[in-house]
Amino acid sequence: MYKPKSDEEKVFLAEYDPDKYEKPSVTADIVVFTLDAKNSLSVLLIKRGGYPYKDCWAIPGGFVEMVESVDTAAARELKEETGLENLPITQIGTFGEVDRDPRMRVISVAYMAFVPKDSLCIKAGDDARDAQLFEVKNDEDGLVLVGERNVIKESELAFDHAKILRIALKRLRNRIDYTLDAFGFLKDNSSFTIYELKKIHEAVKLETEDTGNFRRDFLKKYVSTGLVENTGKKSQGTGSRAATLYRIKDPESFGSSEL
Amino acid sequence: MYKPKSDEEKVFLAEYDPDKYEKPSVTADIVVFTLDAKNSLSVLLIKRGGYPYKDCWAIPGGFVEMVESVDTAAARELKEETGLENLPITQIGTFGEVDRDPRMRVISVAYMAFVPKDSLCIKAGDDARDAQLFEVKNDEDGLVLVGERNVIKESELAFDHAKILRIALKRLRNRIDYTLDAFGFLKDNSSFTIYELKKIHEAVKLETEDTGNFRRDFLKKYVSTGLVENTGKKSQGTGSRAATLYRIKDPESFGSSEL
DNA sequence: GCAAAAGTGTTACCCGTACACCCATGC
DNA sequence: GCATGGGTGTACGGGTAACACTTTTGC
Repeated sequence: MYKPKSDEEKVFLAEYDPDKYEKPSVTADIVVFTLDAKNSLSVLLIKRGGYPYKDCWAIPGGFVEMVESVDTAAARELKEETGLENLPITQIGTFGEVDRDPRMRVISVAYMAFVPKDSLCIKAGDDARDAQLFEVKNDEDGLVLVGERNVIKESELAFDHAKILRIALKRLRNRIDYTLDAFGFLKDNSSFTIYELKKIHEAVKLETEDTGNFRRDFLKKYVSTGLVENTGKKSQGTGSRAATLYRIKDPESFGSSEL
Repeated sequence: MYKPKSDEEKVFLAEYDPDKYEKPSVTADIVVFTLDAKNSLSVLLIKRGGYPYKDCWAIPGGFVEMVESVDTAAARELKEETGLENLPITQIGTFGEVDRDPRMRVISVAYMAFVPKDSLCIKAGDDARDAQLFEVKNDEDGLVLVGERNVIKESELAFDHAKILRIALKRLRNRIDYTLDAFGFLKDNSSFTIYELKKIHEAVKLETEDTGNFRRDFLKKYVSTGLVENTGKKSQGTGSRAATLYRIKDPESFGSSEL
């Protein structure tokens, strides 16, 4: 907490006029990634109900309020859209072009979050909610977003959200190797198999990993460092050999920390 | 440019009231790195002339105006402080805690820039300008900034600028290996030696590089890829063997691009 | 000659990759 | 049995790190 150092300064602060200059609006937008039923990387989009870009799909977000930090605003938006709280969120950049929004000057701070598989109960065609998961694909000239019954190109997204989404994807693909982001996609981080984590890596990077190498990597990077531990239990009923179940040792300290 | 799709939308936009909600102020702050005479990594700080944090050292910055993008505001601040234009700038994060600034709600978007050695003509003790270079050092509990005749700890910086500076440093140290950031420190990117570039890497990473290995790296990463080319000339008057001079092939396209 | 930097060569080791192979489980 | 995934072994190759050594220039 800041303490003024003189009476003069107290007077200055008391009489300061915050409205001397015109100000922009600021939003916090959050790119929510998850894995869909087919283990493909998906993103949550909402259909805009009002102008501008009415009926366009957009990244969820909203205005930052005066009583909350920007990070808090992003977390609040995440909760409003998904019902999920206390997930680590990662800032990916701020977008501040003058004409981003036709209503007025809006600067957006973008974040991303990773949501456990199947934790979003958004049904296909559940149009009442106007929120939907889209599988993220690539074609020659950009992203393609594949919903249950609709396919859209990145250029159809509202505002500059195509740009935001592209940057989020790039960041995720970079970060997956040296952060704990991948664990955010796990259904249950206190009981998971190496195979599940491998599927997450494959979905994000869009390439298959070698089973043996991934296993050794996992043991070295996470288990031998004490971040993850063997539960002593085995999976069952999977239609194949029982696998060792692992858990994250200290879920509390599991922010968006780096290795 | 956005085009309304209906008359109804035109009316909506025309009648939209941007001042429905209270808004924060937004600043663009820029961390300016350079190498000092001793080839140590240094940062430009300015001494605050007014309240709050009067007489404290701070990262240069200023309010984003309504007619400029946030990136443009950062570039403008860079020019105002250093006189330098058209340098690549890199966004490093947005800082949006509620109480960052005792005057009012201020959200700061932080950038960093790299400035050629000796291009800043800030003399030590030139107090009229209130701007000074500080060598960046580390001690047990954080950054130490060493000026020509004063030494300050990170905790003495204004606002949350210690945090911003720490993040900038971290980013720079990561980025130096896979971006072209290092070239920004060169006095003349159309005539430089491998040794000069090596000194830059050493200043940033605070560790010495092996001559032979650095050389081979340089040739492989930059020369054989066509980013940098041999000028055919040799350095002279250095007190040691003449070195090959290299130049960046296409300085125009030399943004903060990644390799 | 000496110091400082330029430039070349060589070697040892680590690590990523690829691939082969056996094990366990459920259908 | 067969498909699927779990788990182990191993061998090759490339790249990095470490270091030795020669060359050139200015003082």
